[in-house]
Parts: sequence; C-alpha cells; structure tokens
Amino acid sequence: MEKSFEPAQIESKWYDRWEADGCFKPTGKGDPYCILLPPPNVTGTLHMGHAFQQTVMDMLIRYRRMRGDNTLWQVGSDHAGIATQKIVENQLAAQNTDKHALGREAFIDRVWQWKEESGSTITHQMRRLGVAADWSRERFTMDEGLSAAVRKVFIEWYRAGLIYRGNRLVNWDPALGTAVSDLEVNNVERDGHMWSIRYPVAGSDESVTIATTRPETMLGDVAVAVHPEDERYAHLIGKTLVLPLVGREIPVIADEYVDREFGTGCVKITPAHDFNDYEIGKRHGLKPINIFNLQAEVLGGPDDAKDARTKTSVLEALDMGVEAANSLNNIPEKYRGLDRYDARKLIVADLDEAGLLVETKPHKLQVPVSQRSDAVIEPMLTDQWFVDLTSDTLPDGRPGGRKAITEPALEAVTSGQINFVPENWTTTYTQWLENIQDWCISRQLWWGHRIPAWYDEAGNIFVGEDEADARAHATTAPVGALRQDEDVLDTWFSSALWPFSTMGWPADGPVRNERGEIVADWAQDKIYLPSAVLVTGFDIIFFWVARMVMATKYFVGEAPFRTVYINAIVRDAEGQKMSKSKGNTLDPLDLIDGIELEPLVEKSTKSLLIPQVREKVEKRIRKDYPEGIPAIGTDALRFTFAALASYSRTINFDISRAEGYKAFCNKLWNAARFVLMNLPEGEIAAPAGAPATEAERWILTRLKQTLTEAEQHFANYRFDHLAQSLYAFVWNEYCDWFLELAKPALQGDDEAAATSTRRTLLVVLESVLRALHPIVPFITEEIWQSVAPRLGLSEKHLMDRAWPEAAAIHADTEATAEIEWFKAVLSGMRKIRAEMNIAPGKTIPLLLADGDASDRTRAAKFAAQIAFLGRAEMPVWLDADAEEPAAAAAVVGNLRVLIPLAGLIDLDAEKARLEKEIARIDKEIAKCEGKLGNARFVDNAPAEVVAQERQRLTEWSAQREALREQAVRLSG
RNA sequence: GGGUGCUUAGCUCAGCGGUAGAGCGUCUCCUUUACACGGAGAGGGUCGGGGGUUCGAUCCCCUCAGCACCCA
Repeated sequence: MEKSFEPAQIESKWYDRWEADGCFKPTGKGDPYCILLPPPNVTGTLHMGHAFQQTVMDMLIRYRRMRGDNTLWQVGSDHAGIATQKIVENQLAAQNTDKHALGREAFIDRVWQWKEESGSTITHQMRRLGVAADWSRERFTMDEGLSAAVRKVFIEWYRAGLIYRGNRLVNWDPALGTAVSDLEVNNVERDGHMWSIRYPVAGSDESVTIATTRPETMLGDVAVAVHPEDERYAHLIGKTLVLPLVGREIPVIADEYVDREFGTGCVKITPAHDFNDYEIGKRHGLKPINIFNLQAEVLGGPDDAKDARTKTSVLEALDMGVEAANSLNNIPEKYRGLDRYDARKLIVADLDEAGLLVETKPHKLQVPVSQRSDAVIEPMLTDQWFVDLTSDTLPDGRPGGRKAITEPALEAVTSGQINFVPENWTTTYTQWLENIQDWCISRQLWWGHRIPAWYDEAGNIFVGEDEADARAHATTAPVGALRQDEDVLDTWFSSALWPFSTMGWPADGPVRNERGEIVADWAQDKIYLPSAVLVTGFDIIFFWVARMVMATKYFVGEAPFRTVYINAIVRDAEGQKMSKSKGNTLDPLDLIDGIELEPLVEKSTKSLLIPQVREKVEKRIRKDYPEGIPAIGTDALRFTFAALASYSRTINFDISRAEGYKAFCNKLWNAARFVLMNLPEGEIAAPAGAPATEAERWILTRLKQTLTEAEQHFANYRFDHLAQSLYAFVWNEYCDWFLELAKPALQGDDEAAATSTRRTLLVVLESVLRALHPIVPFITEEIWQSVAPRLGLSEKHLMDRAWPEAAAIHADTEATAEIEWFKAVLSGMRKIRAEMNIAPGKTIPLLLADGDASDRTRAAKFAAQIAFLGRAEMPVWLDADAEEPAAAAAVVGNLRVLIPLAGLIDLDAEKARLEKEIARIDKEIAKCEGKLGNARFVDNAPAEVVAQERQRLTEWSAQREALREQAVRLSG
C-alpha cells in the first residue's frame, strides 16, 4: 500500500469493474427496493445539488443492497423541452439561421443530434461520483416506450373527460413564444411607477382616478371596479366612464376584490392581461379585450398578419363570443405595433398631454418573470390544453379532476401512504394541492411529445394514438382533412409518468431500447412500485412529486413511492445561493480532481458575457481560492455531503470541511496499512474461543454499539449522524486506542494475545469497511481487496458482502469498564506530561498509590500497556506505610497515579496545576450541592436524576479530597 | 398578506427539559517505526434579546429583533 491515500489512483479503477460485474443490477433476491433518479436535463451538467442528492441515493442503494434487498436505482434523463430547444435555437442563430428555415422535422433531428452529443456529459459525471445506478436500464423521456406512455395517458385522461382544450388566460413568455407553467414564473420585485389616471364619467363633469402600474393595458380595459361598500363611489356604480385615448365607454362595477385602502380605491379591469382582472371579468360577465400579439406588441402592427397564431387567436376569441370590440377598431392607430413598453411611454405622455395624468410616483412592484428566458410574462388569452384538477363532476356526471386526480393524490399523503422526511414538507404539499389550478400542459414548442390530437376543418377535435385511431374514436364525422395539433406537452407531463413508464408500462412484454436491449418489463418490474424513497429538492415538490403521485395513483392505483426525502439545497460557505454570476458555484469534479487557480478563473468566467460581472467573479475566485482548489477525491466529497446532511433545509458547503474528511480517508488508509503490515503471510484464522484481551472485547463492543446506531441513522435518513458516529469510531476508538493498545500486544510475549489481536484488528477493520462502504465506496473497496483474502473471504466485491450485523457481535460491558479505566489512567499521565513539559520521548518512573482491589487487578493486567503507551517504567505500587516522594498526581477513582517530581517536574508548577484542577472541581461540586440543597429539586425531580446528582457529588468530592491531600503532601 | 425555516465556539454545523458537542481554525509541545492528510495537550460559548411555564429551559410557550425561503 502507498504511504498515503491517493484518491485519483484508486477511483479510476473500480467503477468500470463494478459495472461490468453487474454490481448495479438488481440481484433478483430479497425485498424490492427502488429509487427513482430525479431525471436530470439531458443537456445539463452535474452541479453540487445533483452531487449531494445522488450521494444520498447512492448511500441508500448500496446500504440496502448490502442488507440483502433487491435494489434497483432507475436512472435516465428528461428532454427538458424549453431548455433544450433554446440551446439548439441559439446554435442555429449563431449560424444565422432559425428553426423556421429548417422546418419542424429537420429541427427535431437537429435536437436529437445535440442530445446525442451532450447527453452523456452528466452520466459520465455521475459515474465519477460512483453512483450504483443500473445503467443498463437507462431511459429518456423521449424514448419510444416512454412516449407511448405519454400518448396513452393523454388519451385516457381525454376520454375520461379530464383533459380539455380551452381559451384561457395563461402565463405567456413572449420571448420564447410559449405558455409556461405558473411554477416556471418568478415574481421579482422591481422598481416601477404607479400612475394615477383620471377617467371621466360619461355625461358628467365628474371623474374617477384609478391607479395602475401598467397604463398601456388601459387599451383593453372593460370596467373600473370599486368596493361595494365604498361610500366615495357608491353613486357611480352602474354609471359609465369614457376610456381616455380610446373613447370607448366602460361601466363602473362593484366588487369586493377591490382594496379600498390601496391607491384611490378604484381599479381598472383588464381581463385579457391580468389574472385577477380575468376573474373579476368572469364574475361580472365582461368580455376580455386582447390588445397584444404573441410578441407582446400592441395588436394591429404590420407583422401581425404574418403570425398565423396571433391571427387565429384573435379570430378564435371572436368566435368564442369575445365582444366585437376586440377588433382593431378598438386600438387607436398610433399605438398599433408598438412593443408594450414603448406603448406605455407613449400612452403616459398622451395622458399627460390630455391633462388626465394625475400623478406619477415611484413604486416597487412584483413583476412576473419567466425562469426560462428572464422575459416579463404577459398574461395572454390563448388556446391551450389543460388537465382538469378542480372540478368535482363533469357535465355528463362522470367524476371531475378534483375527485379523480387531485383528491387521491392528497389522500396518499394525508393517509400516510406516502410520508415526507422531514415531515413538515407535508404541509407544503397538501396546501398546494388544496389550492391547485388546472394544469396547462401544452407548450408552443417543437421539441417534446406532440399532442395526439387532430382537428378537422370545422375545428372539431379528434384524439388518438395516431390519425387512424383518432378517426376510429370519433363521435362526429370529421369535416374535410385532419391536421395534428402543432403543440407539444409540458416536459413534466412525461416526468409525471416516470415511476411506471420506466418500468415498462403500458407495454405488455419486454421493452427494448434502440440497441435492442431489454430495459424494462412491466409484468415483473411492477414489483418496484411503490418505490422505496424519492430523494429530491423541495423546489420540485409541485413540478414533479405531486404530479407523479397524481398520475401513478390514477393509472396504477399505487403510490409512486413510500417516502419522499426532501434534501437540503447546497449553498456556498456563507449561505449564499450558488450562481454563476456570483462566482460562487463549485463544480463537484473540481473538488474531486482539484483545479489550479488560473484554469478555475478561466472556466468560471468563460460563459459570462457582461464585463463587470466577469470582473467581479474573477476577483471573488482569486480571493476565495488563492491556491486553486485542492483535490479531495470522490470519497471525501461524498463523506462531506453525508456529514452535512442533517434535516436542515440548506447546507452551506465548506471546502475546509471536505479537506478534513479527506484527512479521515487518509486515517482509514493508514490504519489499514498498519493492520496489514503487522500480519504474517497468508490467511489469518480465527483462534478458538473468545478474544484474548480486554481491548479486543472492548473494541468489538464499541463496534456493535456503533453499528446499531448506524442502522438507526440510515433508517431515519440522518446521514450526518451516520457519518459522525462512524468517523468517531474509526478515528477516536479504533485508531486512537485499539491500534495503540494492539502495539504492545503484538510485540509482547503473550502469543495468544498477539494472535487474537491480529485477528480482531482485521475483523473490525473489515466490518468498518463494510459499514463505511455506502458513504465512501472507492477507498473501502480498494482496502477491502487487500483485507478480504487475509480473512478467507470469497466475494468478488465489497458490495457483495452483507452490511455488518450488530446482532452477531458479542458485547462485553466488563471489558468496556476496564478500558475506560485504562484510558483514564493514561489520560491522567498524558495531561501531566503535557502540562509539566516533560519531553515526549522521556521515559518516566511511575508509582501507584491507594486504590482498591480492582485497581490492583487492572494495573497488573495493563502494566505493559501503561508502560508502553505512557512511555513510563513499569508501574510500582507504593505500600501504604512507605515514604511517598514528591510527585505529580492523577486521580482515577480511588487510585492515585504518581509521577515523581525529582528531575522532572517543578514543584510549584505542580502545585499550581493541582490548584487549578481543584478549582474546576469546586465549581462542579457547587453545582451539585446547589441542586441537592434545593428541597424542591429533591422532592420533584425524578429519583434517578437525584440519584445521579448524588453520585456525581460523591465522585467529585472524592477526587477533590485526593487532590487536596496531594497538595498538602507537596507543601509539607 | 399567508406559510415554513433559521439565529449554539472565530468559521461550518449537530444537540436538546437534568454535566453544552463535532469538524475546521487558534495556542503549546512533538518528525515516537500506520498516518505531519499525524500525535499529545490547551484555550474558546451569559446557546439572538426580553418575558413565561417548570424543582430545573439552549431545548417547551409567548413576544421582539435579525436572516432566509415558499405561496399570493
């Protein structure tokens, strides 16, 4: 073995062997235990959040596999409709072309091509992390099998009346030209203005003043609302106002939605471009007036005619009975074709000129911004497909979406079928479902699952697997030719089916991938439903978790998983969100491999286009990592994630902590090296009978306790405690004490003790390797390969060994007491040595005084160890009547451990040391006496607490007494 | 506005009705043949402020302050 732990050398060799030997495939034996990988974007790269999340999953999978479960880690990726399409569109733009020039089919080919190029990036990175995922079953949401599931679900829901098409107000991203989910919209606080505008009352000198942050939408105003109980405006309700600049007359309506305190208490109502106004409009039977095209320009510009969708949108709206006012006549010519912000400027100026602008003041407002493009969202009336999640019954009497989809999903959690860890996320989940809206599933993109719906020339809808199937299921005869819907489905629609679509549903037999390999077979793979645990971030509880529950409950009748472990979000060491523009992101591979400062700067600033941001990021990186990032290796990174994985909702990643855990790996490495270099050739057989020494029986007892705790920590998902307890066992017990105690045993004359100790060193090491393997797979495998033959083990890989059974280990409390005594004696001696500045190499004389029979037995038993580890001569008992030399003393129970002063210790220094020690004990005693002197404590506290307090008082008093006597002796 | 967290050693975090802990950092001593990615020892906290419940509160309750995040 190398003298120190070198992660790069050992990590490179194991992963491929594990994979080739089928270590990641289900064994086919034991209870099914499945984890579904939250599918990363196919064009994504591994970030710290992934690395953390995947470490957690990998720990669970490896652990459960070693516990004998039939484990499956189902991996794959999703097609990330918007993100992927955007990347390819940008590539086209760089070549001065666009998707329209290419045509739909060629464009989609282009995206597939890009998927092939970039899709393996993240899977390679995952392999570097060591994840025990079954790559042979890797799936992609656009696979034929998964696409079949999407079609089937769409069609079944449609035929059950749970999917409908309608003209609704949706979040429209004018930059991307698609509807986006309300979950993909962030409300961002921005500096804006509040404009107060006067609307004259028709046929009167009176006017009302409304306040708005979006004056340009007044073109689409259909009313002004006041609060029904607002006395200021009561007389105006029912009257009409003349809409400035337009001249159209609009009513004053009363609605409780209006906040009397806000602004003037009068609100303009623009149902076509505001969600609240849309609801008010519906309540009052007001027809929305759409004023924007799909680029968020005022309608009527020269380009509109070219945009088929805008044209149909307007026409279809008209068809739906939207007032004739929706025609362009409604919009004064001068505003037509203007971008919404240009229109705003002009309208404000015109209002000012007309004397109708009452006030302009700065105002902070919440602006809806698309997560995907950063464009300001424009609520827009468009035709979209929706999943009904809100109606109780359909018009024809069948159950509506709330009954059929939403409530079962809610019930799965409230009934405890699914539980959240930490459990307070339950509230987040249930509250969202209780207030859910219908789910807009259509996206105006080309990359994705095209909606399996066709229209005839009369606009009738036909849904089916393909055109023929759609026709076969037609309830009315199609008029003329059919054309397929241009839109695709939301990516999350396909992700929602992940729990069962990846298992082969809805196919009857085996499902093959494009290379003809079997990747799933529903008939047998459905044993993996419900899966054991879903590990994911809280930010996709809505996007994904809830929707998987909906779809899986509906189509399979099962919960998709039993537990949802919501992992913490990884932030930087100061608790800041990691973002490229802040320069505080970390690439997990840079931590694993290390990176020099210059390449790090280069790589972090490469993609930043704004020079100021570039500069800021460069500065920060030079400050944070003046030496670059040291290579800590995969194992240390994983251990760090484990150690930080408490129930807290964020973890602040601190590199210095990771470095500490690399040191731990090195410690483990060297402990193994020590054990192996102390073995004779060949297999080390187990000696007959119990281990020969107390130290062995003690370390086995501690191992048993540690394993018991570890099992508990796994069960509770407390990886921080798991890491902590294994760390402490390895370092503070196995290395600090057992290895040290083993040294005199191995070198001593007692051959039985030496033989037995060798075996125990090896057995405990091997157990520790197994216990640690789920956290640090590479180093444990590497060491284990050297250890296994010495124990005659025949498994090919460590992962094939069972996780160590605590129950199989014999506990010996007696031995534990003996070792605790020994540690107390040695600690006392070390303390004196350190505080009295006795050179570590100096051998000291040692006397023992007082003490009882057990001290005598123990001292005899451990004499060699005390001498060896304490660097002392063999201890000598001082007779009760013998003359006692001036000495420094450590008190262990009734025993005094004495180091004679002569030539070693300064008398005054020792006196001072004793005084300090006595003072410390005085404080403890005062605390005890304070409690015991309080009658209410003695009367009310539980008996065992009082007894414990008395016990402590006795012990402290005895120790103080001994130290005092020692002080007197030195003074005398 | 509604909701959820957080505030404990210099830093990153555990803990929890009954003796305040870990890692890293700091200080002292030491290259002793597993390991200087090490060993031995030390220092460091009125557990955010105030109030209450209790024999006893860092922990439970109330309140205030600060910091996050989610939803509207």
